[in-house]
Amino acid sequence: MPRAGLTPDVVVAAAVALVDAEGAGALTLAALAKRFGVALPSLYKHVGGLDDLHGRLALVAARDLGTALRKAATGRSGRAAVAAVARAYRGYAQAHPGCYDYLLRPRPDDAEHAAASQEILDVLYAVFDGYSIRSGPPAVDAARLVRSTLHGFVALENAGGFAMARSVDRSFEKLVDALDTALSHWGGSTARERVKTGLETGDPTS
Amino acid sequence: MPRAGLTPDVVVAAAVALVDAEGAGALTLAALAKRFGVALPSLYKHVGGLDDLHGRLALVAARDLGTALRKAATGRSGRAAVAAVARAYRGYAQAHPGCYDYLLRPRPDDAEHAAASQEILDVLYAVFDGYSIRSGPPAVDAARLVRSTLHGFVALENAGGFAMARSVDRSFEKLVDALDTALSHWGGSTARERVKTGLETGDPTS
DNA sequence: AACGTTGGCTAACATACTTAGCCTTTTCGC
DNA sequence: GCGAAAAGGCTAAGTATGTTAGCCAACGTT
Repeated sequence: MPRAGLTPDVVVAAAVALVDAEGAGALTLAALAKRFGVALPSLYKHVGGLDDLHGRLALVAARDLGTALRKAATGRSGRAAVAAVARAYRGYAQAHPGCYDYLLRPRPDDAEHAAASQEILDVLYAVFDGYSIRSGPPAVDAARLVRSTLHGFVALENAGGFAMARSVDRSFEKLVDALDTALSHWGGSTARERVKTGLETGDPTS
Repeated sequence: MPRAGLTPDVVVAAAVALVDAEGAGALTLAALAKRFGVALPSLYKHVGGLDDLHGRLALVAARDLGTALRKAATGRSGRAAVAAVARAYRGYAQAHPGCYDYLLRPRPDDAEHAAASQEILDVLYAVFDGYSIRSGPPAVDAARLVRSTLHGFVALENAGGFAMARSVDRSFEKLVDALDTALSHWGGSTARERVKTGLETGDPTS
């Protein structure tokens, strides 16, 4: 019985390739074992099981996404930074749809995943600096907005949720515009004092 | 062997209760059968199998969410409408976290699910009317933004993605503000003429 | 009351994850 | 080199789940 040269990293890499090619639901230990030409239980010498593998994928996704965002934001600020980060985010989700699906399903109490998530947050905070949104609750709110918007878009896109006959790329560019607009108005009392009749959207004297 | 009084609707209702109580991953035919005190294969007299059941949950989620959004938008416009719809969206996702998870996983070519999704879109379009965003590409872009933002927020919230010590409710209110701001600026040349650093695409010929 | 439909059931099978335990290969200390 | 230990393959067996096939009782209709 010759050795197959498996390591945890090799197994995880194959899992990444599998989920990106066939979707997160296609990840089974049986399929992985077949790809390596080994018996299914042999995989347990390298990963702790299916849950462990899921957690490793979540970690890979968080790290790779963080790296991509960091690169995109390097040397840019303001709208250019937001646009670059947003496109990098979507680009990662498009290039690794299966992997991305595991991003939000880390192992419980996974410190490494938490660190990778923090890295993503740090990039966003750095970008907000260009909008004069410094740390504190406003920055947390802004980060939650940006993450929500980007995650929602790519989740809907990957799920086939954009069926209308309209360029998804253009819609995404509009979304980037909207994020820039929102962040530009972050500090100011944007829409708060315009609440009166419920009909009046007001005229935003930008 | 006395009859258990099962119907497709009863089975689906139990599935809804199960996933909302224990998460989408807890839905198994075995668990459902146990709840009814019947043997597992008996369920096949009422639903086509697990995939069929998933599709039915997706339909329930789309319909219930659409109804909730429609109610929320009734008699409101502008920011008040956006705020009400957003809170209703989040409220549904919080009240039915398991069911919500199936929203984006309809059966292939499910016309009923498509109709329910259209109902949701129609509510958004009606809201956009208050921002003078009429039908056409701008409305599609706006709908995609709002859906993305709301879906992303509740997905992150339900996944436990908001770990920072900051009120999630307040962040959500800020998100509503941001949506209102973005929609208020929708027609205007918001960030379009700021193309100069050479990093933007600067090609919004929508 | 008979009959057909409906809705239960058991049996059997397929797939997948996991654990236990064996055995060969490789590695490493001496 | 050599031998022990560790590592990495294997089979076997058990558990959980979904699915299909086919049987039989309960129910409704005539």
